[in-house]
Amino acid sequence: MRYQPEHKAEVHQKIVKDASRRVRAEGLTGTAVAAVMRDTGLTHGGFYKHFGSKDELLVESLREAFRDIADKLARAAEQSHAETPWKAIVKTYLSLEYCDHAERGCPLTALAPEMARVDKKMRSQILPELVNYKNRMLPFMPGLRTADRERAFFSIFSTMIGAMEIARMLPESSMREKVLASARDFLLHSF
Amino acid sequence: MRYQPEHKAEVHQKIVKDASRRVRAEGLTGTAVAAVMRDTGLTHGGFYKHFGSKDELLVESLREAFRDIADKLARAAEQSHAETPWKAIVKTYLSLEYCDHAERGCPLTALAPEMARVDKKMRSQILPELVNYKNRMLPFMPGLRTADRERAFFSIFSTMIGAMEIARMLPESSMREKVLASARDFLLHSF
DNA sequence: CAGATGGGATGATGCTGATCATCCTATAGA
DNA sequence: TCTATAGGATGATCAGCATCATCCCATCTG
Repeated sequence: MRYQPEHKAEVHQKIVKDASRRVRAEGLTGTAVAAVMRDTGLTHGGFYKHFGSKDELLVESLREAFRDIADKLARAAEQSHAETPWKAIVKTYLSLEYCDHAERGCPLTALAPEMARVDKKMRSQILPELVNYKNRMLPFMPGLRTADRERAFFSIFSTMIGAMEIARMLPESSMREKVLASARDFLLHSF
Repeated sequence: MRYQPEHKAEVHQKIVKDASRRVRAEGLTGTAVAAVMRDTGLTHGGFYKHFGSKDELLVESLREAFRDIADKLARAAEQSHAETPWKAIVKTYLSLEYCDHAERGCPLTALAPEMARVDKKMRSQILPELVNYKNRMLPFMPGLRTADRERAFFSIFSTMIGAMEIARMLPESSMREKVLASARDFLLHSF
């Protein structure tokens, strides 16, 4: 074969990475195959050499998005020397930076309602990624027993997701920051 | 004219009501003009006798959705004899009933990320509806001063929105109920 | 250097959906 | 009963998009 054997895998991964950004920025429905391929510097035609269907790409791009944000949050938690890990996660998650750059943020804040609407098959492929995300965050959550930490995960992430989504609807940076700060204060004083 | 003068206004309102349901169930992008008209028992062609554009319908349907849920929550709060109004709102909002029927629920849980992505013009038309929703809920929120109640509104609704969205991604009713119950407990013990 | 191979490009195809011009028809009012 | 009128239906147009058949060409192998 003409290319290095890993070449195709690399291109595949680049498409997935680009799609994971575009999907968070434009939505599952708002993401066109041709646009993703253009992001990658290719044309739409070659797409089906890499993926069996658009849905296949969407699932892979969501997996990548979950991994991406979990990596970032885990890093923030691990680098939090002075404070509790979960507080570092809250501060990182609820930053203006992520508010203004949905494409780098959590796929839940960007896509949860859309993910709830995809067909059964796709939902069943997405669910494990959500579970995996939760399990990666669990060790950083407050609480002594696993069940406590699991409840903390759901409470903390529910609040962060909702606050981020409300903030993103607001036109002015100062209003967005007010909502984010309010959720930060609420969470940091609740556990 | 052949019809009662209020006939057109009635049909217009029926289209808006049907659209407000469909939009919450299928998303802004997922809602086709022809589908809404079919819901109303009409065909797609007459649509532009009632609305200048699809976006115009979307804005009106969102307004209707906000009014719809605000009415329901206000009623729940007012009928809460034994308990604090805001607790009645939390219990109503975070019910399996609303989880399984997005089309009757809060447009924020169903559409917040999509609303954050619509163009500036539409966003500026949606914002007042969000503000109005907040203001209608404010008197029921815990806290003495307005600023406290406003912070409570953002904290409580953020948590409810996020929890509902996570719950809606889950395939089994028992899992959904667990997430909803977790958020309910968290909120009811936090204020 | 020649030939084979597969990644990528070009260019259909067909569907869905928004928008709109035009036609149809029921009925208020004479 | 007759006519004007406007709400609603039909059908066309046009654009966006997923999917795929086919072609091209870079380069690895011999």
